[in-house]
Amino acid sequence: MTETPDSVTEAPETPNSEVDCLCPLGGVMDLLSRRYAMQLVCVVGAIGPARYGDVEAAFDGVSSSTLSARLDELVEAGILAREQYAEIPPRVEYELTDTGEELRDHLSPLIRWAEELDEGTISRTQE
Amino acid sequence: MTETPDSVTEAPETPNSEVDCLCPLGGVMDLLSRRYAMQLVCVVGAIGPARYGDVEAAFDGVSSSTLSARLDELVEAGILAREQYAEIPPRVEYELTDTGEELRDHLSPLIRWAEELDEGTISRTQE
DNA sequence: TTCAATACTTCGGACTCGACAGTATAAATG
DNA sequence: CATTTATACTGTCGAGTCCGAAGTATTGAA
Repeated sequence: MTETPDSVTEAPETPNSEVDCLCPLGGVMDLLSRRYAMQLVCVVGAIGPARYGDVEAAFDGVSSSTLSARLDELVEAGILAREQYAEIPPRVEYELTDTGEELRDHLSPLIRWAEELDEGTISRTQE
Repeated sequence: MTETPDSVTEAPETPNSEVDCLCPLGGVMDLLSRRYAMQLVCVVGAIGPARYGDVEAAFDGVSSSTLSARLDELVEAGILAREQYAEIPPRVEYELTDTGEELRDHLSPLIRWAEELDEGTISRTQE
């Protein structure tokens, strides 16, 4: 299985009965566990309707192939909406769906916390 | 660069000045973007002091090499604490550090939201 | 005619992951 | 005494994923 989220229909069926509130293995969490996925939701949410080039520039260092793949997956999952305009040169805009907005609301506190933690961590080679 | 979080010292230096609250690319978010990382924080938090075997059983399908790597990274990042007892057979217990607890607090709403979303998504093969 | 602009693909190689077998130790079992 | 059992991993190899760079398509501008 190549994990392309064509259909998000992988019920984990409670892998173990000892723990109840562990995270689902298939589905949205798997999507979000891929590189730049969470950041992408943040960026698109922050920019508003964001063009592909804007997103690429915001990241500064992501390969276009990976970015493209991530974008597709997020659209497929119903988190991002893609609107393409019939112009030359082409124009495509991404923005959060309602579901995407919800996700961003849940993601924001995590992001802010991570930023603060990273700032405080100067060098941690020694324990 | 192989991204091993030996030292979390990759300052992104504000990749783009147009967006301010986008997510950091290096650091904790990168660690959490790896497979099972977020789930691992949840599981260890739920079980309490968790032995390696408990964690492995809770996931039901993770390879031991990957699980081991993730565990090491999380320990290295100061999110998990590892305690090893000099017994035979060996016993090792993992639990969340204070930082790890904070992370779990920020992760929980996301997880719950994801679970609900996955439940509602029956089949989405058609757009 | 060539260049510019945009939103991606395609490609080869590097990196990461999964499955499975193996390691070390000592107590319990036969 | 030899074998099994239990735990927490590590090693290996093939498959899957990600990266950087170059290429594609289109049409107006120079």
